[in-house]
Amino acid sequence: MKTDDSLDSPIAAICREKGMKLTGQRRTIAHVLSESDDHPDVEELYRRATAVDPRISIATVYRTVRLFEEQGILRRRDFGGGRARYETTDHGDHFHLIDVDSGTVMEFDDEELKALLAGIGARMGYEVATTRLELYGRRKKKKGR
Amino acid sequence: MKTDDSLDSPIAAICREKGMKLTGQRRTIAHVLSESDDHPDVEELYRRATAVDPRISIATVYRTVRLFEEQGILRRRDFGGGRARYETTDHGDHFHLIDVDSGTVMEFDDEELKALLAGIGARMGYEVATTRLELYGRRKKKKGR
DNA sequence: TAGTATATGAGAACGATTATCAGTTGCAAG
DNA sequence: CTTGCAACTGATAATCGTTCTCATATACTA
Ligand SMILES: [Zn+2]
Ligand SMILES: [Zn+2]
Ligand SMILES: [Zn+2]
Ligand SMILES: [Zn+2]
Repeated sequence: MKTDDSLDSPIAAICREKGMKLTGQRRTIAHVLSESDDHPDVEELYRRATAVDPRISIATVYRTVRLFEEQGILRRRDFGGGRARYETTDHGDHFHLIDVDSGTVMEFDDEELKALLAGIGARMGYEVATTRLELYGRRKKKKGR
Repeated sequence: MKTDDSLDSPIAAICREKGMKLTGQRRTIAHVLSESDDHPDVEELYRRATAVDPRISIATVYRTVRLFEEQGILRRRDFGGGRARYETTDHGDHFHLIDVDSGTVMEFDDEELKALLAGIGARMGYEVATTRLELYGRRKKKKGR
């Protein structure tokens, strides 16, 4: 496998730091992930990766996203529809609002919300470890005047 | 199929009102659901139903929960783990807190939380139709004193 | 009680994901 | 630079929850 330096990426650097073997396929998938700012599923990642290098099988994409998730590089999301979606963890902690008509996924964050959720958990005697929160809605019509 | 009146239930009554054919299997599943106050998956419902009447196949349980969901009798939940969980809609609108150690599912509700979520959606230009919210946490140790 | 539309049981089919395994490759040591 | 081997990959089978198929059975109406 030729080594194409143009495929280097922040995620590839993390792989090296962690001592993970950096194969051509892994470098390409890391590159694709590094320049993605959305929430692709495995099929979509497969499409983007094979567009760069067709010598990648879907099995390897599945293996790689699992590996990257275990290594804390990727976060797995489930917005319904039966397929896992992925985003890099460096996007930070946030929630999602999904437009039910278009499927568009938007991100938001809110400190008051986080505090409220932690407080509810605490009141029930729990330390909240993970929150899964998605809002599904439709675009509001402009209010007439 | 013999008609066992002891299996009548509020959900069976709803079926009758809606003009749905009330088969023996459906009556049994409705009975089991009416007296369940947890979040069983299809396997568990199948166990509970066949304990009452073994002449029920898992296919019919799948069909029935789907039908009941379409009819607004059941609400489908997904707490991870890959299998759908069900609860009757008459439990009302609420959220869930899952004990990650035991798997126990607890329910909670909070008006301030609902208002905050609706406000966040509105600020983003959306009318929130559905909210999916689950807290995953571990029991807090009692604070020493 | 008979007729018909609908439901059921058993198992095949499905779709996303994981496992298997023979062949390939990154990488480190010589 | 070669070599050696553990780790990786591609192709495809297996898995798992769920839905579909179809021949048979049943509830409800008249
Ligand atoms: Zn690119
Ligand atoms: Zn996101
Ligand atoms: Zn009972
Ligand atoms: Zn509930």
